[in-house]
Amino acid sequence: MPTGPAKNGRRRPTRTAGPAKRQADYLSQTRREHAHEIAEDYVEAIADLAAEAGQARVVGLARRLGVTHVTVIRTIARLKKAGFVTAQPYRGISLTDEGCALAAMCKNRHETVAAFLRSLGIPEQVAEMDAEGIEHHVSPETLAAFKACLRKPRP
Amino acid sequence: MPTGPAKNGRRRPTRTAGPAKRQADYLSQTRREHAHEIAEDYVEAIADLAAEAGQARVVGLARRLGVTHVTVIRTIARLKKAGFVTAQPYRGISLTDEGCALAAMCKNRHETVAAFLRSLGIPEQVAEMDAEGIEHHVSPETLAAFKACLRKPRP
DNA sequence: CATGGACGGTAGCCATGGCTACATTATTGC
DNA sequence: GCAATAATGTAGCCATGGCTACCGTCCATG
Ligand SMILES: [Mn+2]
Ligand SMILES: [Mn+2]
Ligand SMILES: [Mn+2]
Ligand SMILES: [Mn+2]
Repeated sequence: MPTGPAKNGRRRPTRTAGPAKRQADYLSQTRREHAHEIAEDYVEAIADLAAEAGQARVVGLARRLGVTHVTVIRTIARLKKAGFVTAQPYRGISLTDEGCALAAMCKNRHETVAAFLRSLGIPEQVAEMDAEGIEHHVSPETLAAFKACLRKPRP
Repeated sequence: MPTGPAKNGRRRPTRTAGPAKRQADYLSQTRREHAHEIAEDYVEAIADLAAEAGQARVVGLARRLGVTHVTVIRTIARLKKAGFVTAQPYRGISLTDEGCALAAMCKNRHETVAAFLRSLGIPEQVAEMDAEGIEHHVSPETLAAFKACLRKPRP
């Protein structure tokens, strides 16, 4: 029932401007992180496949990412434009230096997050699942804190 | 240089099928979580505004979420269809019972994640920032582990 | 009680990231 | 060598979630 025409003369002058603005910044930042998320998961998968099979190819990526090959092809085109990968039609996909660096960072961060969760007693599979989403929203500060916790485990 | 026609006869028979499938499942699940993410942030914001100002209105949500009022209106339409809110044109936005329950869950989870990060020594603002993204990817198991850590802090 | 300015809504644009259906190219097994 | 098959690519659909530009409502205040 709190719905209806604005009661009480002059709706509050939005004195919530401060906190609201801060929250808006946080959410905007999270949205920016999401835009990066796909790139991160792709370069990580490409690096893995290159290590495992010598070469990353479209179907391999599709299988590993749980999407169709069409989605992979279109995403690769964007990653190419963004400078993370190189690829020619009907050839394998390779990481640029930038892509390689990103993959290394992501791999390290992913493993740290997963290890940290496991250290809290989370079962392997659940930790891996959560890490897949959490990793993209972990700041350097938080990552450092996770690493610190892993170095000195509690008794 | 690992690019070129598939070398070595018969490309590996994709014996990576097991692990790849598992990874694909994790990533698919993360994508599903993302689809829910907006709904979660919206109902949380609506509950906050209702508590603060007596009523959640479009501009208030827009300011708090860091998007334009147009985006809010369209998203609210989807949330309405999904059964989380009720709203009539030019009136405030209210949560359904389901939306209210979701908001309560999200608020609790958000606060737990933020408090956990702060307990690791992460500065207030950074913790709040990270929590805004992490919260949506925390399983019940992990949430419980965070709460357990908060109950018995280390010396 | 009229109206200006804040609020709410519509139209239509764009990018992203899914998909199916169909076409083309490479590789391989015969 | 060649046909079958697997891999890759294209066309075109949809939903989501942003946006600007413009138009309609409402109500607090003069
Ligand atoms: Mn991930
Ligand atoms: Mn959030
Ligand atoms: Mn939140
Ligand atoms: Mn996310």
